[in-house]
Amino acid sequence: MEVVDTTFLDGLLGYNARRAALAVIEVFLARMAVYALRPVDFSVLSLVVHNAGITSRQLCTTLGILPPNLVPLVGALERRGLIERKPHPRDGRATGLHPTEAAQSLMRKAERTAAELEAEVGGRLTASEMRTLLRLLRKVYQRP
Amino acid sequence: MEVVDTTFLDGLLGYNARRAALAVIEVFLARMAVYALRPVDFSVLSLVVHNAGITSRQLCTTLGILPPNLVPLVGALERRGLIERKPHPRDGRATGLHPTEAAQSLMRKAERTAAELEAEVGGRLTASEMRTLLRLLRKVYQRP
DNA sequence: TATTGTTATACTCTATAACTATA
DNA sequence: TATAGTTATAGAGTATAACAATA
Repeated sequence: MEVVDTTFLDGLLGYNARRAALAVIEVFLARMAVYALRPVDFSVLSLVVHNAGITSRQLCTTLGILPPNLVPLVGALERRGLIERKPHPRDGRATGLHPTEAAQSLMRKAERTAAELEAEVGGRLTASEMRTLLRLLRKVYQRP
Repeated sequence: MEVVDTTFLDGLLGYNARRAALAVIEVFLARMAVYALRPVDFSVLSLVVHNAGITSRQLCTTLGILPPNLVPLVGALERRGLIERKPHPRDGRATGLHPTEAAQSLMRKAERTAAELEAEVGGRLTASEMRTLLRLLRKVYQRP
């Protein structure tokens, strides 16, 4: 096939960040299939495990998910026996989300797999380059 | 609101790349609204302008779009008088996509705006950091 | 009056199967 | 037989409006 000139797009941060994200997510989907966890499930469950009692509102704010879209997501994780809802100790409107033992066991394995696949995808980057990349990406999306 | 521990997610390339891409795309959508160009329209039109006669197949391969999803996209740009279809000189199955004068005029402005908003979004990065970031992102998604 | 969680719903994006015309 | 382009359609992801319960 003839060569396509992508010079202009190659200089755009949005274009490259999206392509890189999709490349990583593609590998993520394949490697996490054994746990039946999509990226969004993994993110939610990781936050619940590391922040027992976190509320739906906190999950939405942290992950950029709209509240109506989180409802079926948490519902599915609850039906899988990975999340338990308990009344919030200080706010009667809110519900605290807690990881079950099964969730903690699952996420120990899933987080190890995530670390492995990251190393695999970033295999052509040195450890120093990876640290730099993560730092610069955060600088882009973390509004001061 | 109480602080949420995001330590684990913060170390993941996929998570950070996606957040950064979404942050840039958000600004892109706002600034490109005057041209009525979404990111995908911009990408397609940019490639057509810089590769007159490019085929749908080449666009799909380059941008990671599935052929059935490109059809209405190119159709809309054609109806807006930005793309013209001409028979491919050497392959009767294919169609060459060509930019109209209107498209070239529009993209001169749109590409200038894109460069501006990139500088705006990456405002907290030095020019050197931006070059490094783009290089490392390409290294992630360009399979050798 | 504002916020948490929820329902219903619409819209966009992405994916799959199958067809035609040409190579 | 394989490829370029297309149609129809299904599924996933994302968005807004409106409501009940509580602050």
